Amino acid sequence: MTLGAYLRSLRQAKGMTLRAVEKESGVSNAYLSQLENGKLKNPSPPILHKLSQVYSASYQVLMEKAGYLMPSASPGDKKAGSSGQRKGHLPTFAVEDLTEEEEEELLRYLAFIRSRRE
Amino acid sequence: MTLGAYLRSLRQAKGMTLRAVEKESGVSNAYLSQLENGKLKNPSPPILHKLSQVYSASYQVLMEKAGYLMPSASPGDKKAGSSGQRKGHLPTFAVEDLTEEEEEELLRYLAFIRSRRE
DNA sequence: AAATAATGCTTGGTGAATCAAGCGTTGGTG
DNA sequence: CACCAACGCTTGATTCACCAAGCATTATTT
Repeated sequence: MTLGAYLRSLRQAKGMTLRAVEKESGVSNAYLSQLENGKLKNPSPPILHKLSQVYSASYQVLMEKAGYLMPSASPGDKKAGSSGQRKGHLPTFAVEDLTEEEEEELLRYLAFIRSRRE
Repeated sequence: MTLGAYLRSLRQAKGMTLRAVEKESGVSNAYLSQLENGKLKNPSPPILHKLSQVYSASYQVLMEKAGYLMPSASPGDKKAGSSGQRKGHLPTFAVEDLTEEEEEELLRYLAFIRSRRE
């Protein structure tokens, strides 16, 4: 998944408009649009930081998706098993403002998509 | 210690000249000079990465000195909650073996359930 | 001592990141 | 239907990271 697509998902998950994000982050809606559409690929770390705050997302993950950091072998590092596909991928799911209700729903949905996988 | 001063220390510790670093890193000696003298303060992460390799230094530390990363802060940080009843809920979605594909799908689903909720 | 080379530095140019302003479209409201 | 606001997007303009070329000074050579 590209950085732009990821940013768009985050914004839509928050139900925010480009101009709303502009107002809260200080990043122009013009630039946000170009970013989300992949017309620009290298936002500066300060921009990513502002967006991570507005989206309640992980700055580290945004930095990784922008290609500025390696997929983070952080302190909680565990030896990657031989199991294959699943990547360690941080404490996971970079959205940090989930309600309990939402988390439960997501868990159920995750179970669903995993069960549907053969 | 400023980033420029730090870079100069690293180079001198290696006993290298600006042009030697240019040759090994691909970063122009002109730019290196400006960096070390503090005439420029925001080198891009890719530049810092190249320099960290030539100097056998830590990329993370360079990123910190450039102000792009908090001094080794792991995701246990405090954060000011925005509005609404979303609680910090720190561990957030403690499933640690998500594939990238799964995370994307969950994000899309989260956007969906949040948009359905008015 | 003249010539050559090496070092750190300055300067103009280029391209990309970022923004202010405006466009066309869509949706609501009287 | 007409109007108005809000949406996403495009388009110049500006700013700044980064480089190529050259300058000034200091070794190093012959």
